[in-house]
Parts: sequence; C-alpha cells; structure tokens
Amino acid sequence: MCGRAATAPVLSWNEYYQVMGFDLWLNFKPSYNVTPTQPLPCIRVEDGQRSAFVAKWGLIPSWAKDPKIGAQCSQARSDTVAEKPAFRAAFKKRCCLVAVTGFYEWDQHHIVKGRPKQPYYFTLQDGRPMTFAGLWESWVSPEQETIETCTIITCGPNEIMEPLHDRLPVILPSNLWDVWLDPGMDATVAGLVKDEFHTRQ
DNA sequence: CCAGACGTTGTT
DNA sequence: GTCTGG
DNA sequence: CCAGACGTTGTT
DNA sequence: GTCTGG
Repeated sequence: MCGRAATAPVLSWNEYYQVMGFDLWLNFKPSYNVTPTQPLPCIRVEDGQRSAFVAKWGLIPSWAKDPKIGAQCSQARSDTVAEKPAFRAAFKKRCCLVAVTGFYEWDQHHIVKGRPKQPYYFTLQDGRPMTFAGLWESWVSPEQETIETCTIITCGPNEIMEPLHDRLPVILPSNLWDVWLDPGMDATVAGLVKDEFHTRQ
C-alpha cells in the first residue's frame, strides 16, 4: 500500500472487474469518490457461490426505525464489531468483501506537522484493486422496500498510514477472502478480527 | 417495567 | 432485536 | 470525516 | 457555531 496526494485511480473498472473475476456489472456506476449512502460493489457467498451485489455504504441494522442511522455506520471497529448491537448480527452471518480500487484518507495531523490540509489516495503498490473486509445487511422500509447496505471494518494504522491517520480499513489478501466470506466459520472469523486485522498489508 | 439507544470520527 | 438507564 | 445548510408549516 | 447529508 502506498499513499500519494489524491489523484485518479490507476485501474479502469473494466480492468477491475476482470481482476476480480466478475462479469461487467451493469447496475453499478463507478465513482471516484464514494461517500456514505452511495452504492459500493460487494461480494458475498450464497449457496456456496460467490456473488456480486451492490449495497449502499452505511449499514442499516434490520431493527432500525430510521434508516439515517446507516450514515453513521459506515465503519465498524474491528475490536468491537462482534459485540456492537448495530453490527453483531451481520458479523455472524453476513460478512462480505467490498471491492475498490483505492480509498481516500485525510491528513489528521496537517496542522501540527505544518502540512497542507488535503486527502491522500491510497492504493496497493502494484495498483491492483483492493478488497475490504465488510458486512452487509438488509433493511425493509415501512413501504416494504428492501435496501441492502454495507459497512467496512477498520483497524489501527500500519506503518504507512500511521504518520497520516490512526485508522485503516481492513484489506484482505486474496487467500483470506473465502475465510472471511464463510458464514459457518465464526471461530475463524473471530480469530481474524483479533489477529489478522492487526497485521500489516 | 418502559424508553431510548444502538455508530464513527475528531479533538492545533 | 437486545441491552442499558431511569 | 467533509460539505453544505442554517426556514416555515402542521399538531390523528 | 453546529447539525445533517453524503
């Protein structure tokens, strides 16, 4: 992973879809700056098969009366996600991958360090898309409209992020995708939260 | 018992 | 849905 | 987090 | 200044 002053992603979405192994995804409109409540491309396992879906960023728990809570549930801390009422149900049964080409993070220490106030764009060093550990949820509105949402897991910073910011999305290497997606592997998943989340990528 | 929260971030 | 605070 | 708004009405 | 929406 590396950070640079914010610029455009390095992979086209067509290339991205190919790398991720999915067909072109007609109902997702790529964006250079996704914000909470906007759609993100996700991957989950249904009947033992990976499938792609689009979910609004910002998890709305199934019990929510007001969907606005979703905007505040755009991230879930790795150290508490298993217990928090808003996330624990999804954590047990609805882990997903969130697929992006990169992400922005603002410089938390710009004033103290005398740096310009600006966001940085982070990608993997080789420019491949990256895959966040996420959760998804399904919420039914009073009008019986179903809304699928997602959140991303965050952990502490690695050595690259640390000078800029104290949080970092959990980026799963490809050998952990199936582990994270397996709904039957609670113990392993819990282990991931405690251990792998804090390793460096 | 009922009512209300349920989350993250930041903080010169 | 489930927990906490009053 | 940042960006952008920042009002009024009504009241089974 | 502070809240809301993205």
